[in-house]
Amino acid sequence: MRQFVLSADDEHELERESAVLDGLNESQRVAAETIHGPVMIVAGAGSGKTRTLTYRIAHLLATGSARPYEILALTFTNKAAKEMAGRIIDLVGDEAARGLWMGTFHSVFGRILRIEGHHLGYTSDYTIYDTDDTERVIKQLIKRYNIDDRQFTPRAVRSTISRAKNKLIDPSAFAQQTSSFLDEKVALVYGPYEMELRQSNAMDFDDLLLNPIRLFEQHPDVLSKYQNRWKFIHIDEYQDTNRAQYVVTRLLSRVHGNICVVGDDAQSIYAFRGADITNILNFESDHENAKLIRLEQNYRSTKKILQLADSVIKHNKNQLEKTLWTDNPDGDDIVVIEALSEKDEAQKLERTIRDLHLRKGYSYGDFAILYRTNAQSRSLEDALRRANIPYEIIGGTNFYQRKEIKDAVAYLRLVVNPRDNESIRRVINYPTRGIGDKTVARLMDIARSGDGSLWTAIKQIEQMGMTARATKAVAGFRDLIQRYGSMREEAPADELARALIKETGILTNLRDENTIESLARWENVQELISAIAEFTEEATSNTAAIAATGTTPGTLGAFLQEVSLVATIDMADDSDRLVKLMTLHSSKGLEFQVVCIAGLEEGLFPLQGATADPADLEEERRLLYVGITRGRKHLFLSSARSRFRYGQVHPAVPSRFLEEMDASVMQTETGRRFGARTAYQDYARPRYGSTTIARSVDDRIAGGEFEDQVYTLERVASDPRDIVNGSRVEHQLFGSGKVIAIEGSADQRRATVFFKRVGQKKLVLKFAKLNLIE
DNA sequence: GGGTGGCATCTTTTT
DNA sequence: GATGCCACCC
Repeated sequence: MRQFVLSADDEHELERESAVLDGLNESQRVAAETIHGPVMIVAGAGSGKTRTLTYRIAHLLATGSARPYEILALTFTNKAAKEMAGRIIDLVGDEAARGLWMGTFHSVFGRILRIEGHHLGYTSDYTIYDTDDTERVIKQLIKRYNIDDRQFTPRAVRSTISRAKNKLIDPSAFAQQTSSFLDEKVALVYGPYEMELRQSNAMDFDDLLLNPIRLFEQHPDVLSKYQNRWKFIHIDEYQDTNRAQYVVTRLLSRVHGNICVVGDDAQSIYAFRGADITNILNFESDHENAKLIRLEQNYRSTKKILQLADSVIKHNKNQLEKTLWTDNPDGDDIVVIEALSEKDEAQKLERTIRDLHLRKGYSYGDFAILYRTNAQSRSLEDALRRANIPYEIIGGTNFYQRKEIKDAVAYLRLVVNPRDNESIRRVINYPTRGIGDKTVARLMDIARSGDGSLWTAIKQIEQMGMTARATKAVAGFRDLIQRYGSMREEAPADELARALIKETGILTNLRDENTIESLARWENVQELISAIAEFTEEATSNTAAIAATGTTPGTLGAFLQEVSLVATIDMADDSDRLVKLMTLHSSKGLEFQVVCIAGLEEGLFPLQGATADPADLEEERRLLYVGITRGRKHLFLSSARSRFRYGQVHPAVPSRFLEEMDASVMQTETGRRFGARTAYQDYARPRYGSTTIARSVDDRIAGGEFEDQVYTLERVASDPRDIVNGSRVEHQLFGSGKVIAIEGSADQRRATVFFKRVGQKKLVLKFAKLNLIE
């Protein structure tokens, strides 16, 4: 794709690739070929960790040391699992890999619970409650137990409960060891919360790990079944596993001890979610005969990037000893960009990206902009859109977290599992059908005095002595759910979903509202229906050799459980033409030619409140380390002097992390040596009048400098390939509009566009000459 | 019971 | 700046 003469950099690139293709280095080979006993691979960033794990699994299969169904591989994201699965198939072939289980902890154990959950009193169609559902349940309980308090927010309670669950502390144990005001209050709702989930035949994310432990402890026969089945257990990103994950994999590997974990303690960034770094620190003392292998050669980054990363991480006290080195060239200096505001910052980054794209021929997909909080994406997006640069946001609000989708999904969940109290509360009166707060409150009272299930009360609403009007309304809701529930066995999932959603009136409701937003929501619900159709189709024709995501046959129940566990990062296709925007957390495990880290300011990165406790600050630092080491060739660090937050402009000060960095590999955007003092002076007297590379791009384009190159910024018509779902576009005749769907590919690629003036149109992109607008 | 408008709160990070 | 919550009116 590159249209440019190879530079010295590119030559090295080719070398790197072929080195990787040729196979593994000595340490990696040892790691991959030590198949028996506990193995821990402690590896630095960019050293080919996952690759080593992949090779190890392929090696097991290729040498006949293990049958595919004897191997379990646990990854951090579904995307990682899919990628690993793909490479294994490339190495050993489709047939030899069939039956291998590979996926995230949650999807793999979620699947086991579908099969074995009945031992614990769950049906196989149990519902998975995500964070949002969980917080709604907790909010109810806070109200019910009348323990409302300023700082006692559903979110705080949820995360306290979640942390307790991750540490395997049950409600009664928790009640006995409360140490703070918050803990005491949490103790009051923790028990009822667990009850509520049980009664709803529902599990939260933590239960997906805890219930297997309960299952294995209470049913030794089930445990030994899985112990015998999986003779080789692999865990990627081990530094981010929590107590529960440790216990469950320990149980599974206890008999044979063939457990191989890969991780980098310097990249542990999920302590807030219960990740327990002692898992990796204690692996050796924990497993007898454990073999420790260090991978210290970095294949990814330039020397300067690595040096910078090292200068950051060495400020942390707690870490395993290892020294990263690389054969890669020095590379360019790390550039520190100083901006006036978040808008200015976004514009400077956008220009930087455009500049490198034009000068060095990097594709837009080679760039990533990383930030600490999702809220920062907004200004960056604005700038990229204005500059016509195609981009994609990874993470943020997931499709399945949108309100309209959650509403529709709640109905589907109820058809599968009517005991799901939270879904009942969510949609019993949406769209409005005359069941008000009073009626719902009465139903909840009745439920509580009975078996705790709203559905039990609703099922016999006629006997509950409610007013005729309320009884009729509730009966209507009940009949709807029951009717579809009884059709569930025969009707295909997608048709059932389509008919049900239509009958609920969600779609007409959205269409009648007739605003741009409501029509977009309408479109989203349609998209949900197509997703279900796709899922059922895939499942019936599924010949995939590897159960990458623990896929179960295409039932509605399976669909619902699966979508609760997908992150947007999993869905991101390898669109190499889009600049990627994501949080530093989401960037874990990925790499890019050019990385920009935005918002390096005190209070933002490190975040306010993460500076008081040294342990929190160290985690922030590791997060920065992760970000830096995503970069292969170029790294840009930016900060703004003021930032718009909470609806107000706040002055900002550069991050302390900038001062910790090795200034000998850094320069300012004006090409001066970087140092704390330099930075300060630049802040005091911003030098926007001076010639900066980034700033001059527009002038150089205007001067025709890039005319002979393939990239043009002509505004006649945008490259159809840049038009994606959600793009704002302009048509010569129809005016401006928004792309609400894309179908087909290549010359057949068609976009459904909603135009402000003329409404919806379907256009073949090749001919439509659509122009992307901001 | 349903709908609307004003006000407070909010931003970590996610399977 | 957006979302959610409450109070008030129909």
